[in-house]
Amino acid sequence: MTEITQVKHSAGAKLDHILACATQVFCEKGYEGASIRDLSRLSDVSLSGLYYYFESKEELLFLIQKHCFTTLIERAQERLSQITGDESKPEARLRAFIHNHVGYFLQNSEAMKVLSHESDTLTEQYADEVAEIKRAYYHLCRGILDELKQERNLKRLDTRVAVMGLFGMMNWIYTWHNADLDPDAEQLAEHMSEMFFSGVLGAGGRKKE
Amino acid sequence: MTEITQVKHSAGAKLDHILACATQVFCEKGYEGASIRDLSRLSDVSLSGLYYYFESKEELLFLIQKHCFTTLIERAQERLSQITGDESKPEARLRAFIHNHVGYFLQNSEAMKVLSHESDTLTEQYADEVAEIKRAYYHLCRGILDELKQERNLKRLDTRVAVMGLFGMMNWIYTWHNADLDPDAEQLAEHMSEMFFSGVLGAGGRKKE
DNA sequence: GTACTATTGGAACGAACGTTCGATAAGGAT
DNA sequence: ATCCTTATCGAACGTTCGTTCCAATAGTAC
Repeated sequence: MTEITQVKHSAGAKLDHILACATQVFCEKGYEGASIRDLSRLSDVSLSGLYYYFESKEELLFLIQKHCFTTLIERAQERLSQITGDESKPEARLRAFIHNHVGYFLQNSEAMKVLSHESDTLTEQYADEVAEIKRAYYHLCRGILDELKQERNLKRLDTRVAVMGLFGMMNWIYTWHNADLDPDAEQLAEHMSEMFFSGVLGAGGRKKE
Repeated sequence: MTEITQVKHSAGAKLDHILACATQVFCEKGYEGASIRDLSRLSDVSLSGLYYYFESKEELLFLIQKHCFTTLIERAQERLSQITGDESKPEARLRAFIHNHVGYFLQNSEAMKVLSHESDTLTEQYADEVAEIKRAYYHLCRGILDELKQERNLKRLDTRVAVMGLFGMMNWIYTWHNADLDPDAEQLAEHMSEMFFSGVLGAGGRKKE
């Protein structure tokens, strides 16, 4: 609830530019490995000039993570709210959730790598605030899966393990996906959805069962 | 093929102690975030004394990763070689592979976190040597899955995506698993095997189909 | 013009970093 | 007793780190 950030002049284009550069630097060298001087070089803003736009290196990471995560969850909610009628069944909603996650992931791969790889870097209030968003996102997914479990009477399904397994599949993408060789976002999301729902043994020839 | 490492006096118990401490420090603070001084404090070896046992911080990470990965792959091969006769079918071998990975992962969680989280940290020859082991491990898994695909005629299965998805599920464990609350290694491996083969929709009441 | 605020950067701060140097023991072999 | 090797550490080196200070600019309002 408490807002940590107090951005000088809302919607500053230069702050956006700095955040974009910081995302790239953190992505390439990791948060600890990246220096403010790297960011200064890439963004063409002097070392001290940068500090006009943020208060510390940690706030920079926080701003990136918060914006990225907030956007991700907003899109997910929007997309889920568009599903109506017969299609509102848990399976369809979960498929939409997966497509949204994978799509956003590949579209913003640098930021999502920073999100995934530096998920334990922030401290204190920064960590708390991001953890809260993350928890909401987790519960959004788990809630749908719980519905699916009830609807299909999946007695042996541990929904916590399943959700974490799904997140693992999706969040691991940044370590191996090659845009030139591997499937695009839509196909990849399709693959992962099939794997998640029916496993590899369900990958025969029939369209649906 | 070329050996990079030249350890002073093979099988030194003190080096093992240092490596164990380094694993803990890298696990807690990340490779870049951890300092040799942290390691000196934890291991009770003076700052300069440490350098009698290794040549650089990077070599330290390399030694940890190499030992950890080599052990993992050796155990996998050993376990797979014990499967004989009717049980040597791809599914049984893949289940053994998963159980080995998850079991080793939870048994050596600190080292495996360092392996997963710092998978892109090493440079030059260090990176090459670890990448080679990693590739062998990947191909070991993918080979089995390719056999399974052929045996079951799984036309639509992209085995690369499936293997990466499986690794994602398993390697993500370190970010969420709580030894006090979550399933133990055996149960977790069972869950993940079921998810991988049959997906969440296969988690009904029947024992097998 | 002057006054004020928003922005910028060169230079420097103290702290921490990875690594090295030189001295000092301890132990066995000659 | 001497010499060599193995093992150990305190002190320091040079560099880089995140951050701050302070003077300087640019733009707007009067």
